Order: sequence, then C-alpha cells, then structure tokens
Amino acid sequence: MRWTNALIPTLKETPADAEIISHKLLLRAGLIRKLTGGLYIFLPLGLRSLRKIEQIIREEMDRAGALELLMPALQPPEIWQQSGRYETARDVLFKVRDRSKKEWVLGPTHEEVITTLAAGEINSYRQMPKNFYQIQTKFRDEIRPRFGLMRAKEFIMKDAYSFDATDDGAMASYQKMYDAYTRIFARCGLKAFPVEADTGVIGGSHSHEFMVPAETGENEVAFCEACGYAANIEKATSGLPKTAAREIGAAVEKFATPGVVTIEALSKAPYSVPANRQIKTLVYIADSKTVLVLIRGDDQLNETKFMAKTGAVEVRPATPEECLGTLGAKPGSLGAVANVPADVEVFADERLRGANDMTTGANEDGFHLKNVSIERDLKVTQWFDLRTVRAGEPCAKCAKPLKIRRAIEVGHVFKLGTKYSEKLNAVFLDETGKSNPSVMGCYGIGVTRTLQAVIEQSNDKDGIIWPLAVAPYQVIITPLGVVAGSPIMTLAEKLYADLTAQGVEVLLDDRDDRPGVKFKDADLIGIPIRIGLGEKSLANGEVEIKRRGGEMTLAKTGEALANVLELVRAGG
RNA sequence: CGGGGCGUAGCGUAGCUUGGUAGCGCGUCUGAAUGGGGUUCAGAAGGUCGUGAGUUCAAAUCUCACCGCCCCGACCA
Repeated sequence: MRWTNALIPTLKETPADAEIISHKLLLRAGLIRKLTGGLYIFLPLGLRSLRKIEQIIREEMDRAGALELLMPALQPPEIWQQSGRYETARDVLFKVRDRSKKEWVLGPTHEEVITTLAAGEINSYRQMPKNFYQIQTKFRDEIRPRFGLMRAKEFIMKDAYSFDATDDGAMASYQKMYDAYTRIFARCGLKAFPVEADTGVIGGSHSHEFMVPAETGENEVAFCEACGYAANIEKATSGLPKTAAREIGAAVEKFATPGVVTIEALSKAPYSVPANRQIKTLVYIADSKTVLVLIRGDDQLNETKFMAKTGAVEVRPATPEECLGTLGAKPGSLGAVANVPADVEVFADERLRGANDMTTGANEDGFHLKNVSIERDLKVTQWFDLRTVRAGEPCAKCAKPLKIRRAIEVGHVFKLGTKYSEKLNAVFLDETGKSNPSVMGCYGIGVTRTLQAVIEQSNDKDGIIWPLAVAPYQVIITPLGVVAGSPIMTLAEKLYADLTAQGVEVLLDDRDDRPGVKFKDADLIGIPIRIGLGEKSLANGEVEIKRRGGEMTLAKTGEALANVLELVRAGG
C-alpha cells in the first residue's frame, strides 16, 4: 500500500476524550474513530490488525477441532425467556421492535441460539463431541462504556460452544479450549495468563479468565508467584487463620455507644474494640428477600462471592429505612444477636466460625453488645467464604504471600454443565437409549478488546509497537525524498515490489514530507520493520533496517531484501 | 441511576468571573525556501460558540431546560 493512496489520519495531538494510552494511540495512529460513545469506526489500518487477530483465532479454533458457523445477531426473545436470562440479563439486553411491534433482542451472547440449534441437530451421543464457534458483533447495553474499545456497546467477539455426552468429555473439551486460548494470545504477542474466575450471569460450574496485566484493567487478580495460584479477586481465597477463640465465657453485655456508627469509631478510645474483634452486620436484599451477612470488622464483603454462594441473582444493600424496619435499628448499630425475624437468613463468613469475645451492634441505636460468641449467641443459617482477599495474605496452597494486580480480561472459558441444554431441551440418546441433556461449555474472546490490550501492553513514548503477527503492515519503506526516478525512489519502488511479491505486507511512505514527519508517523503507527532510504546511506550503497523500538542496522542494497525477509519470517 | 467535569473551525484550546467586532496553535489550500526526527516565511479558506427558550439595546459570556461527551461511583453501615 502506498501511503498517499491510503487513509491513515494520524494525529499529533491527543483527542480530549481519551484517557488511557491504548485508547489515545488507537485514535492518534488512525486505527479507529469514534462515531459516538461506545461505538467506533474501524479505519483501514485498524481493520487490518483486527483481521489478523481474527485469523489467528480461526486457525487455532480450527486446529482444536471447532467448527465455524455464523448466527444471527437479532434473536427472538422467547428463547431468552426459556433460558431465564430474559430476566437475569435484562440490564444488558438491547431490545428492538419490528413494524408489527414484535420485540426482538440484539444478542449479547449466543448460548440460547446455539442450544436451540443443538436441540434440533444433535440427537445422539455418536454426534459428540461438537464445538461450534463464530466471530461476530455483539451488543450489550453497558452501564458505562469506557476506554474506547475496552468496554463498548457493540464489539466483536469470538464465541464457541461445546456439546458433550459426558462430564469427562466436557472437561476434555474445556481443556482443549484452555490450551487453544493460551496459544492464541501468545501468537498475538500478548502476555496473557489464566486465572480462576466467577461464572456470573452466564452460569456454570467453573471457569477461567485470560488476563492481560495492565494498570488500566478493570479487574483485579490475586496471584501467588511461588506456586502459580491465580484468581480473580471476585473468586480468590487465601489461607488466613480463623478468628482466634478466647478463654472467656462471660454473658453478652450491652453497652452504650452514642454516635458510634462505624467500625473505625468503635475501634478507638474510649471503646477500643479492635476491628478484628468486631462483627460487621450487613443487611442485603437478595432477590427481594432480606438477609443478613456477617463478616469480621476488618474484612470486606465480596458481593460476587455472596451471589455465587447463595445463588442470588439480584443483590443490593438494604436502605437505612429497610434496616430499621427489619432489625429495629439503623446502620451502625446492627447485629444478629437479638431481634432477628425468624424468616431472615443469616450468612456468615467462615473466618468468624468459632469466634467469641466479639462486639457487634445491639439493634438499638447507640448501643453495642460485647462478649458475643458466634456459636452461642446467634443463629447462622450458613457459613461461606465471603470476604475479599488482600495483598500479602498467605496463599491457600503454599502459604507464600499473595499479590494483587490489575488486569484486562480478554478471554473467558466456562464449563456450563446442563443449565442451557435442560432449559432449551438439547437432549440426546446415550448408548443405552436413555435421553440426557448435553453437557456444555462456552468460550469467549473479546476480539476488539484484545486488539486494544495488545496496544496497551506494547507501546512507548513514540507510539505503538506492534507484535509482527498482528501489525497492520509488517514493513514500512521510508524513502527520504520521493522524486520519481531518483536513486532513492527507484530502490524504494523495487524493494516495495520485491517484498510484495514475496507475500510481505508493505506500506510505502511515498508522501512528499520531511524526514521527521515520516519517522514520527512510522513510530506512531508502530510498523515492526522500517526500511530507511536516504542519500547518506545510499551513497555507501547501504539502506537502513530498523526494528520498531530496537536497533538500527545497515545492509548493502543488494542484501536488503533477504535481510528483511529473514526478519519477517523469524518474527512471524 | 448518583456525583463531578466539559461542549467555541477537522484536532487541541483561549475568551465566560466583569455581556459590546470570536482569537491562538496544529492540520488543510496557494506560493517560496528547506530537506535525516513533527522546518521556516508569506498569503488564504474554514465558526448556526451543542440545542431551545429567557433576561438585555446587545449573549460564546447571565438564567432555565434539554442533548451529547469524559471521569468517578452505583460493595464495604
């Protein structure tokens, strides 16, 4: 491609609405333009990189035995009602009406559609395992789109769905995708690593997310460098000891704490109750039921764990008025010892199990209770791990300290089980002639997000540093002086033709611009290999070959082609 | 949905407090010089100042409403 024939609108200045480096570079390098919030146009250069990522995904999915198909983005709401997600996923569902006023949904994902297909086409264990995938535009009514392609209303996703006759088969399918994902991200030049994850609204029994470390990521990951344990903070556990039991057995005693409504205030004089001897009592509305959640005063509730453990779909903290109505006191004086209505379930964090000599609210504004023994003085419906781990806590597996870092989620693999196959009737006959629901898995990659993650991870002050495999062009030729027929331009044209003939993707910067402009733009758009042609080096019969972000070398004009070919092949 | 910030030429912005001819840089076009890291000079085009009401002799500027964009939050009593 000749630059003068292309559209590569680079920007010297950063557009005002970009915050993170990858978003700025997407705009500055002329890869995308914003149509409106959360919706972007892929310009030719951006599309080329996007297609390369898609191609890598296709090759690895095919290699793993998955079958590509293409499903409609527009879907009937009936199948969403059947799966139950018309309700549970309603916040992200875009809905439209046709001319007869019938409602449709724009697919945020395709479990319902693929399961409907399987229900009709997969009727025997002999047809399994099967894994179907597509690369397609998804629509999600995000609460807040942000950071360019990172979280958009419309984005491109690779989604795959496996169907197996047995649980073991499903695990094997899962493992194949796990391995394929590892290869895909490595080939994209991304340092991505798998972490244990919550399954969320998709459902299913277990899952891994593939994470790209980045300060700007929206996720937090807890990990152990010693043993390799890694989990999303929403799921992570640690090996902390339970709260120490003490000798005393005194009866519960009420004491006045006027104006004290925080853990911190109670931990100070004159009360001086350390946060780790306090029970924090949280009132939640979980699927319209009022419940209590108890965690230690120095811990934080992990709402995702709470939802996962209790199976609740919609969860919110109760309002102060609701707390007053349920327990007779306002937040700050709440407890589970007295006045808990019989129909209110009490969930407690494991770390409190067996604790005594604790202090908690008295359910009477301005009063707390001390000498509280969990087992003796209050009724816990169920114990769960509900707390959020913190950096420095011992790893549950090897006791070395955990670290926490932020990361971008680029892929997610789920073992789904039979949740969708049961609801949408995707059943098959096994060897004995018995009808069973298929065991499913689903596997997503955010393709557009992956593109941005590559940039977020691979850049310097001058611009993008594309990994060769996903660069929009592999080579840029930068002639300093573009007079047709000049020695420089003649050589530039020849290298351009020869490299193109060898299948190399080359951008020829034939603009009549000053060297500085061309170098800056070449760095900004991040083409991995630059061939510089100028009078100085050409006078010695040499051309310059420079890796983006690396050293410059000189090559004899006659050897330039071979040298560049070698670089391209080695880096691919 | 709550909070904060912002909307002035393709991009980045000044002007708004204290109402009175809309300014600068980049980019674009023309010409000239220059020619190895966003060069320089001369000239030019390009604006419903987000939209609508209101106040006023007069509104980019003040008031109200709406729209849009960006950031934080929508767990931790």
